[in-house]
Amino acid sequence: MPAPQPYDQAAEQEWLASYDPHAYTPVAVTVDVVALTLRQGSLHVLLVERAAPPYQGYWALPGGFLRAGQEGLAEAAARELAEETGLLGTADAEAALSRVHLEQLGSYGAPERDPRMHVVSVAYLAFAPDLPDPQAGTDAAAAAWHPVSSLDLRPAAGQRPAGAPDETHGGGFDGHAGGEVPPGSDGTAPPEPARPRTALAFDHATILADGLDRARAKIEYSPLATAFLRHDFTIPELRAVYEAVWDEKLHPGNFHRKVLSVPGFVESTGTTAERGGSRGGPRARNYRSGDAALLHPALLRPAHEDEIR
Amino acid sequence: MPAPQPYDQAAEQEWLASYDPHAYTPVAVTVDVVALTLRQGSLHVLLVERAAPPYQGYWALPGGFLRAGQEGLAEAAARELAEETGLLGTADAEAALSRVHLEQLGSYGAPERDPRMHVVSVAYLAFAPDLPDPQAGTDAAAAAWHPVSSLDLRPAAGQRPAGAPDETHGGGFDGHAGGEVPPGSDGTAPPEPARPRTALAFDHATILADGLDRARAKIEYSPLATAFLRHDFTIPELRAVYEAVWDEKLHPGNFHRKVLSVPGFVESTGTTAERGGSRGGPRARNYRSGDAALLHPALLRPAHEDEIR
DNA sequence: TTAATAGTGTCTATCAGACACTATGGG
DNA sequence: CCCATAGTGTCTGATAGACACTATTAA
Repeated sequence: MPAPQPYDQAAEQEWLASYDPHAYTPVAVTVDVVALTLRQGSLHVLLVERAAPPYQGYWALPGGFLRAGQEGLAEAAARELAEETGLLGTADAEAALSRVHLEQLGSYGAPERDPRMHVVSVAYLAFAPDLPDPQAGTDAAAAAWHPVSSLDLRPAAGQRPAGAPDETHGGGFDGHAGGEVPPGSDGTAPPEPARPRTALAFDHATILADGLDRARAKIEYSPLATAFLRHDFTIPELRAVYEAVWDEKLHPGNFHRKVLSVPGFVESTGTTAERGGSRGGPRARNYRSGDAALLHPALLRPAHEDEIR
Repeated sequence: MPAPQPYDQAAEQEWLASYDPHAYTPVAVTVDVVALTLRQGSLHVLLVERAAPPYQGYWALPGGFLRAGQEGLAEAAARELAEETGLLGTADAEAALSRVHLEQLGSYGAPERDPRMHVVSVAYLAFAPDLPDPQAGTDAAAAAWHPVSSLDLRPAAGQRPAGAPDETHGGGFDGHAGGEVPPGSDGTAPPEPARPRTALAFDHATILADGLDRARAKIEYSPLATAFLRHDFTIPELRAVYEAVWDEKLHPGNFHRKVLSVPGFVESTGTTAERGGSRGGPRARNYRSGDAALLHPALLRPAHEDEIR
């Protein structure tokens, strides 16, 4: 096959011009991270408080500009995650970061999603074991883990006008928005006293909702639920991950048998947990993540008829 | 909730500067489309021949620059698909385009993926019914549907250097690259006379491979296989779609029963096809796409043990 | 007439989920 | 002691896939 032509500036100018003169209008590229972890048994997301306008004082996903010519998208996401949260420096924190799973979630590029200029944001999704409290980066007023249930996941007003929604169904298998029904209210529970939910900056509520959908689907087919746990874990701890992410109670006995029946999902360490359950019971056996990259058969979520169409 | 602050140029400068001075280095954003269709029973992808360096004379995915401030990502993808292929203008072609399914595939942003500058490409995946032969746009020497099996899906040399691969597993459930085993050779078939496969420009082989993986996974859980067919279709025609995309022979009887057992997948039109099979047989009944957005239960691919891990 | 094909019936192995049961250990 | 919990056994209904069979139509 012929070798690619070397760089030719004149040809580039001609090529660019032949496309569209507007190609020279600047577009900014940022990388945002939906970092999920489990704290006290519930799903939390890492947020930073914006120190400058627009959306000053709002909480937002950690992120920042792609360093042009210097890094790829996944590299930028890993850098932002480490940098914006202060989860860097100590050997302990770096070891924790090395266990974080990072995958691309999708890109968001509606022209009006940032009031200053057209910004295309490439979102990444991270699964992390329980991490220490973060330190705010230089550009953020604060950084903290927020319970997902405390956030308003409806698209912010003014975002995603009709006619220009970005398709981001990639990998998501249910069409529901994830934020339309607040986690914790499943229709049968008594109506909670309406506690105000925190609104997010830009279209980050939409990105977070997409990330949650992805996470819920991902742990069905991949062993990534173990990414929320430390090296050794018990089956009940793994079940707690599924219950937190899906917001569903699972049958302990059936879950146990199903996990062990999937080849390569977990492997026994031969040890047992130090203590039994919080309210008594036998000590559970310890397991570590197996070598399977995909679960077969999958651990499917309980079907809800109203989510099919 | 407080209203967003109005535009404030001074604050923006400060905000940008606080991130990183390199943020001002330009990054270009393009949108590329993996458009798949069925022709003569096999899967084809739309490609354009590059008229200018780099990769002059190579075939590439149709795409182009995002029009900053004017359009969202999905809009740009739809525009490129229409524009670069001449599939616009006639009422017939526009009707065909309106039936095309478009979804975001992923973004590719390794610094060296384009030799001229750092280009972040947002890839879209399109499923289309059999479309007419395309017309090349102004910037392409030619445009044509290529059989997927005639293409070299291995990453091009020099692309994706170790250490900076972009994670694009989103929605893909099998970890295999899709191009490592050429479609049509399943290990049992006799070795074909090695016909040279067409190499693609940039990292488009990787993008195409990811798109094929996504397509193969997507038709398991969604009724999108019908997007490859015209309004009315028969179950054997639908089966041909699955067989082409998965490159697997399926059991006609079991497939028929399974499709009809999934609520909302297809609904009967009451009519029957004009002709029987190409080599005889009864006339099949016609169906149209149902109202389900997700297939439950799913039409899972036949399991191959070697793809699990 | 022949052979390929549409569509249905039936059997079996597997799996998801419900339920029951025991054994263990914290409060 | 009490009771929540870990883990196992067993049953039932749904499903995937193999195979058999008929009815229909192009060549």
